[in-house]
Amino acid sequence: MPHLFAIMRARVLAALADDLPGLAPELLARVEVTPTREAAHGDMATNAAMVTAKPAGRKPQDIATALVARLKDDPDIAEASVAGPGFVNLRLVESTWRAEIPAILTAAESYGDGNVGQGIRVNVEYVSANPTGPMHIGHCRGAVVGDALANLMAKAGFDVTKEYYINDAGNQVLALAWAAYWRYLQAIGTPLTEDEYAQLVPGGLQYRGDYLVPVGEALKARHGDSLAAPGGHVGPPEAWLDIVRDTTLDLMMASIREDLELLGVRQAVFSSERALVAAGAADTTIEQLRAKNLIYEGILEPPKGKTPEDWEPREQTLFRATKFGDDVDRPLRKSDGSNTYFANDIAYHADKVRRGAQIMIDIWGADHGGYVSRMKSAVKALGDGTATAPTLDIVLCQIVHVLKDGEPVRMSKRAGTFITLRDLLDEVGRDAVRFTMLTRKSDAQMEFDIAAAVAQTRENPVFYVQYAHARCRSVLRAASEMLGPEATAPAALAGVNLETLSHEAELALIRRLASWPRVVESAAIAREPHRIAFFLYDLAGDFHMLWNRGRDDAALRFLQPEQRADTLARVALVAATATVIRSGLAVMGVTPVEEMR
RNA sequence: GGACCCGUAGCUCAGCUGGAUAGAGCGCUGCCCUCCGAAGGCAGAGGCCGAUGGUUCGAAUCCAUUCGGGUCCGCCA
Repeated sequence: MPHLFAIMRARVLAALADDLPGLAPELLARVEVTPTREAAHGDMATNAAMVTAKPAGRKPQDIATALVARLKDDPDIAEASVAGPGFVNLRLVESTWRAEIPAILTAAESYGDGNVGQGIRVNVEYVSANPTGPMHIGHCRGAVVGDALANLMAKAGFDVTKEYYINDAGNQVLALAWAAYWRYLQAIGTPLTEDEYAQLVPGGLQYRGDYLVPVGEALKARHGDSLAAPGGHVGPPEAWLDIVRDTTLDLMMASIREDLELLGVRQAVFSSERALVAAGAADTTIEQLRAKNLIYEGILEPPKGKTPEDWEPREQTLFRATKFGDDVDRPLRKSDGSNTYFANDIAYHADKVRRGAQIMIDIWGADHGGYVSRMKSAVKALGDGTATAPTLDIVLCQIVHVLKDGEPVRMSKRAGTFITLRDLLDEVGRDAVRFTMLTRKSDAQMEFDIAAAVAQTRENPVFYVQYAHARCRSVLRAASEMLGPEATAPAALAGVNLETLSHEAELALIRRLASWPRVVESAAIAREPHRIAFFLYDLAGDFHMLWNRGRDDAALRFLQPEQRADTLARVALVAATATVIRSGLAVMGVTPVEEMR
């Protein structure tokens, strides 16, 4: 069902068509009906007259006046007027606003579900941390933003798949296997020192973290000392490398999945890069692009201003990314003929398309910013150039600086001071982590102050929103005792007379509740889940204000023992508020609380 | 040298894809609990939206130039 703003927009368009038939659809698409910023301007405003004035060859005020004349007869519109340069301001009759309350109570948390998505298949890929260690704070923002965005898109009517791409191919996985083998040798009691072992490792020993100790133990438990040469020495890699690598990857991914679970993130699909490589997907994709004449052998210019020391011209297999808006053509095969990571990545996106994705959304860290245009051009190249071709959106999450006791927490794997996701969750809790990560738009850098995230004050939006919900629930519990559970069940409340809800603070709250579906819609289209957090904060503010009025004047409290009808109407409003808060928190993946402790 | 992101109140940030007099929290000033809904609320001060040009009915928002801060820059992943 279309929401109130969409309904009114349709009526504005109908009124407009009466006056000015045959306007171009592109023009009509620019007509919007939005909430007004100033209460003095009414409830909603439309720019219809201003965007159509020039093509229609008439003054905006004239068109607006004609619109007003037609809209005045609408039973839902109490007042329509021309304002400023040609706005049409609308004030709806109060009962139309109030009618949203039963709509909310009937729909429950599905209130706000929309259909702008039209069932389009969207693949949201996020986290995709390399399986070389536990998740750390650097992964956290992308995980939360991706998960909330996926929920948001689903709520807006898209058919969403949540996905994780496992980077389990390439050299870093071999380095991981060697590091795990080191822990294995320790587990079986090798006489080798760390330095002696490091000498034997191609590329040196990386990944020295403790988290591989259990992996070494697991390898010992499964294989005894059979993976090592006699005496606890390094055996020939052919004899152990595959086994150690596979076991280590499994255990690392299991650990990452536990971290994700703790964060409340559940992805439906885990795609393996190694599986794609084994299937020859990159080669297939390169041939596909070659058939479109987008592949050639060539030599790239060195980057200007910062030529690497060891730079020398080399012939590589290049993709004509510049044809699709990238700055330079990009290598798909190295000079030695092997495929680049980029080639695998194109193959991976082609695979998502093959599995049905119409819109792909990748959530990346800011350090991959330089990668955006080449990936987008690759996806364009894979498509047929039509409007229905699969698209790729990339949401970049800027860096998060973690503050503890006012001091920045330095992240350094080498120094062993990096905070794991688990540490953060232990300290702050899942709900506060998720909410706080969504209180900035993702392309702005953010400071995450651990103390602020757990503070129980208004400056902490997590607390403020949770507190509003807890207060709602507290009222509802008391109402249930006072009036009986039957009378205060949502279905019963949906049928009560709401005409006594006429105070400005009550109507303001109702208007806020009614704007929720529109927020879902616009945030989904903009791919900006942080808007949900800000909406909830504003909503909580409206509710706290109303609550506070009851504190100043007992006659304005929600529960009035002597006035059953008034009380039921107010309880219905409170129940609707709690419902919308839950609906919003569900998108964010945050648990609503029943009471503050 | 180039690409991308950010620049809005003293501080931390919103600003719904070009709309009306630019908003919130913190901090600051002044109010609101002998008891009942104060981990909260009300009111006030505080702005050249980094700068300069441009586009048009209209710009914090779009374009160009420029100044600060950040990320990144053949074959690593």
